[in-house]
Amino acid sequence: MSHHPITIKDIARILNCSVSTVSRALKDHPDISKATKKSVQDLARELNYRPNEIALSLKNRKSKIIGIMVPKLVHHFFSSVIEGVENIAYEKGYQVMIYHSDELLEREIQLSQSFMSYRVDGLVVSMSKETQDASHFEKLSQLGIPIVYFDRVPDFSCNKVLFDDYQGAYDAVSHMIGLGCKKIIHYGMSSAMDIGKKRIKGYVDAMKDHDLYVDDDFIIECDSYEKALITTPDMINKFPDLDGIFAVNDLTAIGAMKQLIKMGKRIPEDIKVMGFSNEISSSISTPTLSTVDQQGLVMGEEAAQLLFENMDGIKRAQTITVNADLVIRESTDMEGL
Amino acid sequence: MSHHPITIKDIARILNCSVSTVSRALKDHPDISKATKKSVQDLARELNYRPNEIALSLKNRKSKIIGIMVPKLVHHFFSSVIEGVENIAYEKGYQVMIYHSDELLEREIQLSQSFMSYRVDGLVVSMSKETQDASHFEKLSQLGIPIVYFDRVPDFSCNKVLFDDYQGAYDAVSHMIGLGCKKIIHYGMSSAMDIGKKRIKGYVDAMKDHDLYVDDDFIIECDSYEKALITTPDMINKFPDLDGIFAVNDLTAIGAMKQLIKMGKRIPEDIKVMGFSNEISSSISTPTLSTVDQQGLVMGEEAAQLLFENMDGIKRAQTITVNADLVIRESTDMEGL
DNA sequence: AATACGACTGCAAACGTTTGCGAACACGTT
DNA sequence: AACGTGTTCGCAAACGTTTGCAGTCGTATT
Repeated sequence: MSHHPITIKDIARILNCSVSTVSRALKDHPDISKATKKSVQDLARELNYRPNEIALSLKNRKSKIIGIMVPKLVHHFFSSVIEGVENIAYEKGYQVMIYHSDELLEREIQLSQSFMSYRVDGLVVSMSKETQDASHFEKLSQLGIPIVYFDRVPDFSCNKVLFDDYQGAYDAVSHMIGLGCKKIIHYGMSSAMDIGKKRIKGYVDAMKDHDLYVDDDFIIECDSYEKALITTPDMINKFPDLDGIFAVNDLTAIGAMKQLIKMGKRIPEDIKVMGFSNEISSSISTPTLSTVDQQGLVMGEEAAQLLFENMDGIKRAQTITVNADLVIRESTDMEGL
Repeated sequence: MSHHPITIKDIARILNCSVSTVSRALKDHPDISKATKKSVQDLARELNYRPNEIALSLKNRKSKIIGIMVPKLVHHFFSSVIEGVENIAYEKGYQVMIYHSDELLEREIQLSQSFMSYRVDGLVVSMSKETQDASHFEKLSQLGIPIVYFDRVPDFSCNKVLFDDYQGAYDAVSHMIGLGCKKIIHYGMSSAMDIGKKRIKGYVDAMKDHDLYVDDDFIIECDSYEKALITTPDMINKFPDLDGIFAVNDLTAIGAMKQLIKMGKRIPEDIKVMGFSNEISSSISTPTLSTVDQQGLVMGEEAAQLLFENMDGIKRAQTITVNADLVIRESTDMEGL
């Protein structure tokens, strides 16, 4: 219980020299004699000296901390993005300060000020659902703190890392069509959401490009497990020739499958189903679900890379799009039959 | 682009007074005249002044940061614990620095030194699988940094927050027995794992307390979705009178259910199944899975509370046990039939 | 007129570190 | 003897903030 961590001053006092000598000896400065260096370095090791990063931050006016704010931690996608960011940060010797806004604008604002107080060197952000206006983040930006937004991004020009929702949806639907689907409906989000809109467009374009009929009726606002449980029986009745469902996320698709099976439909023989995201659940549902992998880890890594570039002075507003990857499982696998 | 965040010095310069006056004015010190206070506070607001937490940390020798280290972020349990910790920290005006060791001892050691460098005021830790020896954490402890371990804890006396695995298993099995099960087997982890051992004991005791026969054969080392897919058909054949499976985690239980259904067994009529953890997947499986809720959020909150108590000087080695809660769903629900 | 007091403000040190600058010294060279 | 050159080191300032202490007024009390 030497209660306080040891400092450069302690070493100087013990060795009866000045702090500047210790400081220079520790970083192998040529001005210091071999003998002094050795004694300092030995003692530092023995005492398990660690530089006080806080003092360094103050001196250097940079914290070597990057902040990351997500709406929720307990989302597979967000936590994988964080892991991606952290991996890159770890390589570069940066620390990561993680906040979750809990989807609350007010908390988001408060936390962004906390980031300012801690003088983070950069920020990776996905905005809360409530957030329309990113001015609390832009305040940091004006102070020279670079920001990279991902997933839920503001609409002005800035650094963004986005998933290619359009391509993902287009590919998924094309895959289903390639397996013989003629009538695919889409369970989507409210088209107010940007992401929802892109996935709808991917769905519609894929249908049209393959000369399949598509109607506004085919697009149903249904974006949760529970809603899918309710909606699906109606759809079966409404569309007797239905042979495919493309859902905006995995849980919705899984809810749909549950009802399809209950109603005696065979998957994938009668109806093929695809989800979106590749969450854990999609790999253990019955049947296992084909889906679009959202590559959170890659997005996190890309976001961190872009951020570090911006921290090195190159300021620009760049948009990186991460490509979609299909994961084919039982719900569209005609080979396993 | 006033490139640097504004400081107390800037305000002093503009108002042509000393920094100490500004400092005192901002915290409403009685020595300062009303007029001065007003001008300082007004200007601070106008300039959007935020105190530099780094300077404060250095001065106060406390960072107002608590560190949290988990093996993996992309685990529902761990991310909910983190949310719990963060909620409490947020209330108290503390920030949270989150690291994941990626289950690697070496990274864990490096990150623990980084915690030391940042002079975190306290630590919440769940150890990596590789970690046998917590001496790298204890080094911090000796420096006066309080630590609370949770879930994967060391075996010496220290602050711990544990889930009541025994009670959870006991309750789950008792619930199944109450529904009429006579022959329940357990899919468990290697009994090398502490958690696995406790759940096994809960299972065995529940069986014995209800006068049911239980044999070593009934306990199968099977703790993943994939293993359950392979193991389950064998078990059906080996135990024709099998009427219950209690699995050590949800995914294992879901794998088992998949095979049971494929083999024509009805759940819960013929065989009842329970999992452990209450992950998302358990609520969307077919059938939905009864399970033991692991209350990550509560554990995180308890851990943070305990940590803050220790940071307030009360040093002790306390163990908090969080109670298990059953979540009953279709896989054991006899009413819904 | 001398004293005391209250109200207000500034100085300076401290937290741990880095770094420009100058000091001290030992040489060798003219 | 004067000078130059290296080598090795320490002083002090700076990063932004808080705070004990001392200082400067003006006013009221003797």
